[in-house]
Amino acid sequence: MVTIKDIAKLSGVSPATVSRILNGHPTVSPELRERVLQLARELNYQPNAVARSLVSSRSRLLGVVIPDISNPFFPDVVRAVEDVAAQHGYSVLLSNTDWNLYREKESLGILRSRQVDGIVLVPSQVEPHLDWLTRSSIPVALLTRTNPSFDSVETDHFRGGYLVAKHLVDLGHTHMAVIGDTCDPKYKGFREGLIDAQIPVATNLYSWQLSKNDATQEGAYQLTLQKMREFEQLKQNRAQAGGMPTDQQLERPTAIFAQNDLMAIGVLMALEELGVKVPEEMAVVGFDNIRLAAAVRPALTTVAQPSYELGRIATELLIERIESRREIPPRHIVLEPRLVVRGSTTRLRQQAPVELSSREAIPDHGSSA
Amino acid sequence: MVTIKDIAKLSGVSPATVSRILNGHPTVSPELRERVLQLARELNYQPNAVARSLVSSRSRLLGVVIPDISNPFFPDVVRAVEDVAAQHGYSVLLSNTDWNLYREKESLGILRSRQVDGIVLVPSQVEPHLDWLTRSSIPVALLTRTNPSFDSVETDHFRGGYLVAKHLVDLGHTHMAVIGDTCDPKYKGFREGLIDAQIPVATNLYSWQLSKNDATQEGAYQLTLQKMREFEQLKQNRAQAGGMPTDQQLERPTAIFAQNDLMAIGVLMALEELGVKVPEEMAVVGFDNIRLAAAVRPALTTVAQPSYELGRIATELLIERIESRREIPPRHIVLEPRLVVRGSTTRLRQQAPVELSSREAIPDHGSSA
DNA sequence: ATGAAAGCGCTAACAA
DNA sequence: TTGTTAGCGCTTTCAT
Repeated sequence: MVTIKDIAKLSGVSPATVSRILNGHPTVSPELRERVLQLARELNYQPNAVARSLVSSRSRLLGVVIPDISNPFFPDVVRAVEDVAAQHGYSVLLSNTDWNLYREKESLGILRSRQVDGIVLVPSQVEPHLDWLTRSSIPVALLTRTNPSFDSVETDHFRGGYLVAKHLVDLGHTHMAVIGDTCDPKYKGFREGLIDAQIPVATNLYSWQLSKNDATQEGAYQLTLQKMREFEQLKQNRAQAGGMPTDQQLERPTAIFAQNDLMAIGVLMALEELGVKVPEEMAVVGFDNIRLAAAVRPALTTVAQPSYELGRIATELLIERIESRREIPPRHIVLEPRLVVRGSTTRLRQQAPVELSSREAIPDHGSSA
Repeated sequence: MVTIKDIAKLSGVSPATVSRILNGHPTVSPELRERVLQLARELNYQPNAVARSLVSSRSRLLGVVIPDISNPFFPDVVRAVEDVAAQHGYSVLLSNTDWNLYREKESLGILRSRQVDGIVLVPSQVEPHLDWLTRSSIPVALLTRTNPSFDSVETDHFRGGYLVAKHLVDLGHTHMAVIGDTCDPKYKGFREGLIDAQIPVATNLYSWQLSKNDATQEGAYQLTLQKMREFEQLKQNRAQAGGMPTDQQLERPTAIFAQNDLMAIGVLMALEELGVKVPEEMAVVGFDNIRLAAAVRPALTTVAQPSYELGRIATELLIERIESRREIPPRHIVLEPRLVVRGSTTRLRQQAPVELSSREAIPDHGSSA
């Protein structure tokens, strides 16, 4: 390996001078500069970033910690991080956690030992390692989640959920199911939307819970199969009982809201298998607006998150913080979600929707993407 | 930052001893070991990987250079690289080149200056920076492309193309178009397959070339629109000329083979817009078998590449080379492609296929996915 | 304008 | 078994 010493020796100057020249220090004679630069080029010299990091205690390395790059939501995020990082002369260390808090902690530890200058973190759980992060004093930008102590960038999931609720209510739906984690703000927003529309959530909103590990396309597929069969069973039981009074609680939902597109696609597949027509018999809504959402048939109504934007902004905040000498108070950026109406939702036919006239506008012109 | 010195001072031993303890060196008294380890834990000490790299001249860093993580083929590859790397105690530096030779060179330079121990490279062009790579003496594993000087892992694209040709011929197709780069082995395999089936490629195989920059979903979409309109125009001209003799050369193809799934989806979209029915009027075949391929309607017949496997094997070869003290001659792994028959191809109806009987087997039981 | 020297945090000879 | 010393490649005072 060619080092600064080699160049120094061969050009008859001191290593210090070579260093100054390579770093564009102004106080060197032009002739020397030329000679040394020429030599460096000839020797195909490349500075050793490791040595540089050691002395400067700045690595120009950024860590990106995400749940899983195979999940179609993240490639765009990571791409944005890398783009912005590269623009500013940083390289990117990538780490997957599989939504596992232990692995997240481990990754953060490795990044710290590698002296990264900053970390873009998509926390795998609601409560990440805040104390640890704070103590480590590495600048951090949180993505899709927020916390008073750090910069954060997210879309307004609460509002996203609210938009979905409004959309479905406008289409005449009154009984709906949610698949995923009920602590998620998008669920809370959804609930709020129903309440605002006078839907009795206690009876008309089903929570089809899924453990963290099963929050996948496959998990949603299985869960939908199971739940739909339960309703089928119920119907038969009632028929056998000879037309017992219809229990409101047990009405089959006419719409399913899954917490991400991948899970919504699992729902779609289950319904297809069961012969339940989408959107006529069941509306399905996802979240994220990944590419797949537009490609599946019926195309998925969903809430768009600007994934590249999220990554870009987070990285910009992070680098600004790294390179600023002043203390910057944490900033919290919230991006607006956007409802993308496609073929997986339509006006409910079976029962006449209440107040049809006042709601007509949405489904017809609300389509985008 | 807590250093080895701090621990040494506080525990009253020398830095060397602390280092030995932290590295599990056997020649230390158990009592000391316990005391020092305890202290290190209390101080939340974490070794400085940069300093370590400098002295050991091993960074335990792997570079991954790919065209674009947003392209759905690569996340699985990268995921595999990261998984294997992590298993062996390596971290991963990610870099996107956008199929740009200049950026590829730049990325490789940065990785070298960062002293990565090895590089997994998906070359953006047919001819990558072989000389540069050889001179730099960094272990490299090539992905999806091969070269005598380096380890390489790829699926047999030639054979993949051949399989597609065979499949289409078996379905009775005689006029086909290829979208992409004619230098690609999968195109050559396709051609070979047609020749073996006695199809006169000079007249019956159209090459719809696309420049590197346009080799995208959008590019394929535009190209298909254009080409199909040309055929339409031709037909009208012939009609005007009063049923002139049918020129073999100008027969509209009944099948299109795109060089990857994204482009095939572009073709699908164009055909949908033009009202050309797939698969009845036009068969479409892609390559890669990304998730989207199964989700679009009609679902895409394609050639599956085991992307995770590719990444896994490449990384294993790479790490083996890094950690071996002996010289290892370059290894070249070729994985078998697998034809996945879905809804976008079907038996041609219009004209009776030649030798129907002998070909019947494939389309009926060849379905997989 | 240039050189000498010290040191970033760690490891590894060599001594003791 | 432990400590002393040197040095990885580079930058940065402090002299000159």
